[in-house]
Amino acid sequence: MAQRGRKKGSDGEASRALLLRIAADEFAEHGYHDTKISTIVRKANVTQPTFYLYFKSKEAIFEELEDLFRTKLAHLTMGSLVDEKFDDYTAFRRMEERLTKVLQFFMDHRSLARIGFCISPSAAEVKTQMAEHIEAQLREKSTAEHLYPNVDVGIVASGLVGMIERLALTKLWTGEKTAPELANNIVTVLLYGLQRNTRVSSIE
Amino acid sequence: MAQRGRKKGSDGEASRALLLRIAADEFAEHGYHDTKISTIVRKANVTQPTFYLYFKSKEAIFEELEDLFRTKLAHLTMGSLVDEKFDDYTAFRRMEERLTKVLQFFMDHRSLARIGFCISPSAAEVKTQMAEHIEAQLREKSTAEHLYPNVDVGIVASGLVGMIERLALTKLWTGEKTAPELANNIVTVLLYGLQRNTRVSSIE
Amino acid sequence: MAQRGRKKGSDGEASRALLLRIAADEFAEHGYHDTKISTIVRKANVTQPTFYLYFKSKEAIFEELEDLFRTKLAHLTMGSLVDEKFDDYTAFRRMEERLTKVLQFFMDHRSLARIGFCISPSAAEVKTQMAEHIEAQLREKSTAEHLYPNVDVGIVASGLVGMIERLALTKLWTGEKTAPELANNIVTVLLYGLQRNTRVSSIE
Amino acid sequence: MAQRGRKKGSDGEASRALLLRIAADEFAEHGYHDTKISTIVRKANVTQPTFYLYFKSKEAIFEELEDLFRTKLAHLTMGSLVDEKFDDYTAFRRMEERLTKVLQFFMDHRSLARIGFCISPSAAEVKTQMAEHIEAQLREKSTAEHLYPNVDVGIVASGLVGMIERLALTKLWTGEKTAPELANNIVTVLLYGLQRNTRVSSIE
DNA sequence: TATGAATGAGGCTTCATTCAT
DNA sequence: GATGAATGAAGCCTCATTCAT
Repeated sequence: MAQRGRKKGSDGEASRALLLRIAADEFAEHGYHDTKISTIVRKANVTQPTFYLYFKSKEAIFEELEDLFRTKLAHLTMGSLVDEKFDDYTAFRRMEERLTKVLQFFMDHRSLARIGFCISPSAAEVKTQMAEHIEAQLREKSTAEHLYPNVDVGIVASGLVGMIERLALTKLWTGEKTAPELANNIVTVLLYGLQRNTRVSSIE
Repeated sequence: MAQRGRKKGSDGEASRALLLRIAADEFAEHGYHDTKISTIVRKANVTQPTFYLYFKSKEAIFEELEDLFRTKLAHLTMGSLVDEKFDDYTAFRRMEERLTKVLQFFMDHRSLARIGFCISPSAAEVKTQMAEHIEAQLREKSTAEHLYPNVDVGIVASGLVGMIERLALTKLWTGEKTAPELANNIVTVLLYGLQRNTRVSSIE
Repeated sequence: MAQRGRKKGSDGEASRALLLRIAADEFAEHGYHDTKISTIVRKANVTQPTFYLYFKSKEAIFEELEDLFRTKLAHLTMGSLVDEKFDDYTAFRRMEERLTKVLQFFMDHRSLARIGFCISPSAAEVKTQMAEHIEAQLREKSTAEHLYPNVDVGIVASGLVGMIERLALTKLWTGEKTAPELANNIVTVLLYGLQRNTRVSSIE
Repeated sequence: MAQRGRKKGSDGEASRALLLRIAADEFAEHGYHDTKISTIVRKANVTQPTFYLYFKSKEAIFEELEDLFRTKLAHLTMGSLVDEKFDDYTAFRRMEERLTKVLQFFMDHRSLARIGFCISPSAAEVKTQMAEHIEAQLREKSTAEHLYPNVDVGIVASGLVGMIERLALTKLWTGEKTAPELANNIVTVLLYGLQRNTRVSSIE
């Protein structure tokens, strides 16, 4: 209401949103350099000056998309943290849930995710933070005491982020697998490893 | 003398090699678009036409670097296959060895690896092939019968490739970890999972 | 108002036309290779990117000029064919008329004609077609039965095209002769030859 | 003897001649601008500096070829003038002979002729001179008094040059007609015109 | 006589961006 | 809010030509 209640209706807000959406798709598909402003505006049926009415520059709109991704992702994480009531769940189940959420979010915001998680230079930082997040969780006392000691948690965390990215790219966005399937597989491997019969009764 | 019996030589071969090396570093650091021929030649202390004496175009030199990476990587893999005598080794140990080799190769040819494995559009294909390779190995009868049945081998293989990429980026090329360390950690997790006490005596 | 009902107009159409006209003159005078885009735009008082606003490339504008020439020439020929009512005229008189028209057209569109008839690689084809056209006319029954049998009509037709080109170059475009004068002379020679007393009264 | 009697025999003279011949063919086929020194030397199996050992520049070798053409053509014409004993021949028969010689010369020195008569900027001058030559002959008293007075001799001469060029291009160099055939046809038309039986009472 | 290696000069083209309306 | 027209800046590439051997 407050947000959208603009004066009339020649509707600059709509143009802006349209440009943003198209730009997201273009950046996601072609990368930063191979995305041309001229293409974006053509697909949006507006002219180039109109673009600059809403965005300061090509870089600016790209950054806006990065920020959008980061913001949404942050909300997601925060949301997760609130759910922290499930204490009866093991840490790994919680992780599976979070992973599902993240992957579902990637699925629901494909272009944004490709930009903010794969394409953008700032993706490096995002992924680093995500790895740190995961690492921190794995180090949490309640979790850590159950961990096999011979693995470097930092390596696992970072590797997990790599798995997420690659699986999004090759299994999720191709439609081959769903977010829950992927999350479950990832967590299962992380928990038990691949080797059959190695575990006895298991916790679970 | 040893090389090619040239008389003396202001040595074009050297210029070419120099350009190739500098280009590799530039592409690796800045990506394709932000790498300028003008920068490459300036760093090589030659003029632009000299560049075109040895390479047909910017795209051509990039492709040459891609190919170089692919060729070296292929040699590596082939070399590995020869070692296949170690039958007493479990498949996972062999995998650890291979992983070590690959990561060590990434370490020894950092720029090339960044180009061929991360930056280039063809990297997608390289990674897909690598994943297929891994998947095939995991499916090999001798290996497969030991596998925990609840995981999708395709997902694991693809995820593993993602881990490799990310760990190269964040741990290997930063100097934080060595190739054997990473390989060992990866394989260990894959084998046993993270959870302590889940395994009893274990195989090896 | 008359043109296209534009509001006002710094008028891109005009810029385009200007560039096209200047390009025609430049190509006509200096040929394809010695015509530089930089010269064209300087003479048109615009910058180089403006050129590319209206034409895809140097080659493209050249081809546009070629096409323009061919189109106009085709119209001319078609127009002539419509006039075919003059049955009382001898075929040679009709040919004189057509020749006059063609030469007048060359005169009115000097640069275009130089490009499309002399400079362009496609000029070869244009001239071949024109020769075939002429040859066909000479072979038309009504005409052919009056022809002196010892000459190869193909040679005459091709030679006639050569005469047209050369006379345009040396007599028409220099202002030395007019289109009708040239046409009349050409046809007269073709009809009667140079030798006096070979014909008696003749029409003329 | 004097000409070719160079000191030894690593045979620079041969290289020079080879380059000249290849250059002639290249220029003839592709024109001045689309002929690259690099192509010439490659076809001659020498290096670029070798080229500059024998020719000052691209322009210089082109001019040398122009000159070669002009010189040979001049010899031809001079030779013709010597034959001027045939007084019993009509002027037209003498013209046919000369034409044959010129066309035969064009045939024997195809590349040279294409360069000197069609491609080179100086071809304009050559053709002008040839036209003046022809015009002068046509104006010679003995000839002129037989001429039909209604035609402009300048036009005829210039047109004839155009015929020669075009017929060389389309009939001679294609192998469709021989030099004598062409010469005979040209002169016949020029003499009698195309119209059958015109010399008698005239037809129409 | 001949060459491997290198370059000065200059052309074409593209893009993000802005001005004036 | 929107546009038609235009541009500054910069990159890629090619060619004839020369240096040092």
